[in-house]
Amino acid sequence: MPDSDRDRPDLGALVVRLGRALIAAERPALAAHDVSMWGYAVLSALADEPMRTQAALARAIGADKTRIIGTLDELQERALIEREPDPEDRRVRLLRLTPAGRQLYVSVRADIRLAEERLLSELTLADKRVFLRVLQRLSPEPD
Amino acid sequence: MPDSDRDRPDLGALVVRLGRALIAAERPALAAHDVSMWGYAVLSALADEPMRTQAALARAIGADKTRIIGTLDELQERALIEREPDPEDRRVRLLRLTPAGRQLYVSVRADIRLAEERLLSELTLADKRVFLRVLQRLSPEPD
DNA sequence: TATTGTTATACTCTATAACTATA
DNA sequence: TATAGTTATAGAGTATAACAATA
Repeated sequence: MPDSDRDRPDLGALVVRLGRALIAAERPALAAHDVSMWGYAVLSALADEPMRTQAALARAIGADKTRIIGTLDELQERALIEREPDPEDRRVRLLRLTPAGRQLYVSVRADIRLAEERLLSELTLADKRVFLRVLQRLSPEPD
Repeated sequence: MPDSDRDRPDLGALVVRLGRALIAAERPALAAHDVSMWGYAVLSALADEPMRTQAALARAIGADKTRIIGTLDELQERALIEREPDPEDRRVRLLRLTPAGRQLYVSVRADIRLAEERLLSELTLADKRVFLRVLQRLSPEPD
C-alpha cells in the first residue's frame, strides 16, 4: 500500500461516517412517503421474495424478531403487506407485499437511488464501479 | 452503469452492514486493551492534535459534548489524557494525550489495522486502493 | 449576557425474558 | 416439549434542557 495508508483514518470510522451521511441523505425520501427505515427494509426484503415466517424476515434485515412487530402492524394497517396464518401451521405468518406495497416500494427506492446517485456523482464511472463491487463483496450477507 | 446496478442492494444497506461487521471485527482489539469505542475515538482525535475545548473534541468525533464526559473522566482517571483548565480562559479545558495515552493508542490502532487488513485481504491491491481512496472522498469530514 | 463544561431528565432503541397459541 | 409470534420490562445510547462557573 502507498505511504498515505498509514495516515488514513481507521476504516471503521470512515465507513460509519459514510453510513451516517447516507442515512441522512435518504431520510427525506423516506419521509416523503411516510415510511420508516425499518418499514423500508421490510418492503425491500419482501420485494425480493415473500417470507414464510416473521423470524426469517427479521434475520434477513438484521433485526430482532420482536423489533419488527410494530413495523409489520403499521404496514399491514396501511394495506402495504399481507400477513396471514399459514393454514398448514397456524403458528407461522405468511408475509408478502400487496400491489400497493410493491408500488410504494418502487417509488421510495427510486427516490433513494436518486439521493445515492447525487452522493456518487463526484466519482468517475470506473471508481464507482469498483467501489460498488467491493462494497458488495465486503458487506456480509445476513446469516 | 451496468445492468446489474439495478439489482444491487441499496448503498445505505451495504454500508451500514459493513460498518456493523467492522465494529464487530474491531471489538476484540478494543477489549484487549480495555478501551471503549468512544474512548478509542477520543485517543485517536487527540493523537492527531491536542484540543482546546471538549466541544471541539466532541465535534471532531461526531459525538455530543455531553456524551463524551464520562469517557473523558475515565481516560483521565487512567492517566491516558490530561485535561486542565486553560489559564487564559478558565472555562475551557485543554486536552492532550499523556505519553501512556499515546503508547496505548499506538498499540490499539495496530491491532485494529490488523483486523481491518484481514477483512481487506481478499481484495486485489488495485481494488483496495480504489476502495480506500473513494471511501475517504465520500466520508464527510466533521463540521 | 454569553459561553464552557456539567448534571438531570426524558426519549428512543435494543435486548431479554415472560407469555399465548399452536404443534 | 418445542416453536412462532407477542407483550412487558429493563438497559443502553442519545438528545434536550437546566445549571454552575467563568468571561
